[in-house]
Parts: sequence; C-alpha cells; structure tokens
Amino acid sequence: MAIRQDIHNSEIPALCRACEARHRGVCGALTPEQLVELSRHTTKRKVEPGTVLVSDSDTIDSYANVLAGVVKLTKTLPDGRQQIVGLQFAPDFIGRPFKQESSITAEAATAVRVCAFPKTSLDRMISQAPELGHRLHLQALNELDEARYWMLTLGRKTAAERVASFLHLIARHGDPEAESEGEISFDLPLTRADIADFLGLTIETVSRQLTKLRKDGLIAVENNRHVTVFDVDKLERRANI
Amino acid sequence: MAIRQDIHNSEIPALCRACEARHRGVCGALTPEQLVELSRHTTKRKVEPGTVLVSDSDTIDSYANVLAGVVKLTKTLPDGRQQIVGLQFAPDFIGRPFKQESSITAEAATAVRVCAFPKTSLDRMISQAPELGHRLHLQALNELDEARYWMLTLGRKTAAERVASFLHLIARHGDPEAESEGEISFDLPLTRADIADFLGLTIETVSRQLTKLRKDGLIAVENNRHVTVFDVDKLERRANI
DNA sequence: GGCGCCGCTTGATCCAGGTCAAGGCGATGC
DNA sequence: GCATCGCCTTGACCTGGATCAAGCGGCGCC
Repeated sequence: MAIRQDIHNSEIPALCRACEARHRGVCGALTPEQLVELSRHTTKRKVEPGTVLVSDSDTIDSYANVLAGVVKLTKTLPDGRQQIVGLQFAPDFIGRPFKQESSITAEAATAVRVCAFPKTSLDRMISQAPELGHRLHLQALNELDEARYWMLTLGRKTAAERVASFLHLIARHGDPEAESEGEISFDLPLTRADIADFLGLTIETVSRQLTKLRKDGLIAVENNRHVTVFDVDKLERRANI
Repeated sequence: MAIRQDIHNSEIPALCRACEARHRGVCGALTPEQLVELSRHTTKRKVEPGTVLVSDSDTIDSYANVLAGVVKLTKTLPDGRQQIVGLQFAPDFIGRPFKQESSITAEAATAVRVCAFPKTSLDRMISQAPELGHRLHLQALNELDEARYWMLTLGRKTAAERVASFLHLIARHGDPEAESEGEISFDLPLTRADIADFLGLTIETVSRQLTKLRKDGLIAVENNRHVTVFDVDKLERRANI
C-alpha cells in the first residue's frame, strides 16, 4: 500500500491521465509496479524554447514524453536549409526505439515540460509489457500517416493552401482557448521562421499569406501570436483538406 | 514431418528467405506451424502495372507482401494533384495494422507479384507471435524515417537535387544489374510522370533534369528506362544527401 | 505501309514564390 | 528618453520551375 501511495503522490499519475486522454504516450500501458520502477529513473525537465533535446548526431540514450509545450523535429541540409518533419504535442512520445542514432534533431519550439527516462529501462519494459510496445507501434503508425499527409502538402499544395493547412493543424492540436460554432482561438506555438521551415516556404511568403487570410476576413491575429479563426469550414476549404 | 514437407514444397519459404534478406517482411517471424496456418489463407497474385491494390476509400481487409516489382503509395487532392508518398520494394509489407481505412492508395508501378492474406488471420498471429508485431513495428519506423527524409527533399531541395536523390534511391533499392567501382546500372521502375509525382515536380522538369545529368556526363539513359550512373559519389553530391 | 497513341523531350513564355531591402513595433537595457 | 535587438510586415524585383505547345520515336493495329 505504501507503494501505491507513492505512485499517487508522484506526478506520474497526472502524466498517465494525460496520456490516456489521447490514447498515446507511454505510461498508460504500464502496471502500477512498472510505473514505480520507471519513476525511479524518471526526470522531469522544464526547458526554454530553442533547447535541443536530441541532436542529429547524438546517440540516443533516453526517451521522453512531452507533458506540455511543442517540440519540433527537424532535418537540416549541409548548407543550412532546414525542414521541420514533425511536431510533437503533449502527450507524444519522443525517441526512436530499436536504433542508436536518430538522424533527426528535436528542439523545443515553445517552453516545454518533458518527462525523460533512460532508453535501457524503457526498452526492458517493452519486452515485459507487450501493451507498451503496441502503444509505441501505434504512435509510429500515426506519425507515419501524418508525415505522408505533409508529403502531399509539401509536394503539391500552393503556399496559400499550406498556410491554411498549418493553421488547421494547430487549431486541432493546440489546446483551443475558445471554441464556438466554427470559431476557434489559439496561440501559435511557432514563429514565422518555424512555420516557414515546416511548410517549405520563406518567412515572407508565410507572412503574406497570413495577411491575405486576415484581409479576406477568415482570421484575426493579435500580437503576431494569438489567432482567431472565424470559420473553420472556410479554412478547411482553403487548405484543401 | 508431412507438415514440414508441405512448407518446403509451397512457395512460402522462398518468400521468407526474401524477407530475411533485408530483415523486413512478415514471414521470418513466424513458426513453421504458423506459416502453414497462414499459407492456408494466402493468395499469390501477379498484377499488371497500374493495378490498384488498395484504394483510398476502401476499408482494408487484407495485407500483402511485395515479392517482386515496385508498388507506389499515393495520395491525391480533390482536384487531382497527386503525390507519391512511398515506394514499396520486395520484401516490403503493405497494409495499415490497427486501422480500418488507409487514406492511401497502393498501386502497382511495375509488374508486381504480391502475396496477400486476410487481415484477420495476420492480426490473430500478431497477438500470438510478439516477434511478428516487432517486425511490423520496425517496418513502420523505417518507413517513418524515409517519409521524413522525403519531407526534407520536398520542402527544401531544388529540382536538380530531387532528381539526383531519386536516382540514388533507385540505385540503392532496385536490384542493381551491374556494379563496379562507383558505376551502377538499373532499370527505372517508374515513368516520368510517376517520378514527377514522387518528387513534387512536373514531367517536363524531371525530363530536363535528366537531360542535364546526361549532358554533364553523370549518367547514360537507354530506351528511357535503363540508367547507368557513372559515379555514384558525384551523384550523391548533386543530391545533397 | 500508314496511322494513332503513348511516353518522352525540347523550346517559349509565364508566374508563384524566392530574394533583397526597407521599415514597423514591442521588449529590453542603459 | 533613446538605442538596440528580435520578430514581423511590406514592397520591388528576380528566377526556378510550371505551363503551353510542338515534335519525335517506338509500338500496336488496321
């Protein structure tokens, strides 16, 4: 009983509830005993925007769950051209199971809270708890679906469609602050430069497209960050979802 | 013993050997008994280029292994713009575990041999053979890595770099016919239109870039299909790998 | 043989989005 | 208050790749 108490006193259960909320994340698949075991090796960190969590060249020795904030996954060409290849929202899992190096950089796009644990202890648990492996498999498949969706966007959509698609993505993922009959407000977790790197565009083009959406009365923007979409259906039509 | 004989007389072991060769595919993870079980529901098909194996809107009720040829995975916008989001070579696995519909179309790019089996029987085996689930998990992670690599290509590379990257991909995956000290020959499994849909370009641009590579003495092309790369290193440099 | 079709190449022109440059504006520091 | 900095917007211009159009060569068919 002491052990159970221990779990509930720790912050793990909160994490797990968050994971359950979207049927992703790691912890929901573990038994209380495994949670306690894992919590021994767990470190929660709060990091500033711009902090590199996993670097391109690193060997990976830890996994992490995103508890709050947004993490961008990037790839960079030798000459510096950069592409964001994924965005991780809470309670997504960060890491590349079954492989030593990642070929991808993970960087905090906003202030981020992560719950990190060593690769070895999670890998051990995967072999013990098949449900856990299944969860990770599911997340990989979801990320694959998303990556392929963005391949279509990057390969075939116009700048206007890309920006609308991006706003649609954030409207779905970022915790909406206000929502009522087709209207929705949220804070952009990314700078214009990040948005450009995500959409394969330049800062200027992103800015112009946002201006256009504003002038067309589809959105309002305050302080360059806070966006209100007046009609999500119209936005979807622009995005060619 | 009759059973074992049965396995070796069927074509399954060949398939399995092919799978093993690249540590992908499904069958290597099964016990002989499971193989026999699976082989009961297995149908081998030889299909023409252009045959749709899985359609966008379909509910998925079967999986398949690619035995020979190349299958293209495509996504299409309502107005017809198309993007190839993945190429499956033997012995890749086709299908989307844990989900009813695919959001992706799978179409034979060349003449293709596939080994198909009903989703239900494989799903049953996944729960019995953890190693099998693990294989599928690995393939999903590999495909994710590839998809993200192509996101970088689609978002940030020039037409010249994209075409070089594509040739490099085929040189690695398509069975090389001749290879010696940096020189390599192969048949393109895709038409110019397919290449364009893969690279987010137009037919004309692909054609012009191939002409440029030819004039620069990096490649030779016969009958629009057969390509010889004279210096793989040089090609890689053009591709900005 | 001749004809049409298909896949590909090549040339001429156009334009969406990139590049370059000049501010605007809020935050931070002196 | 003023200077600096980071982030964003806007305008002017340029260009890589799209679009439009013509033609070529192999192949199947009448």
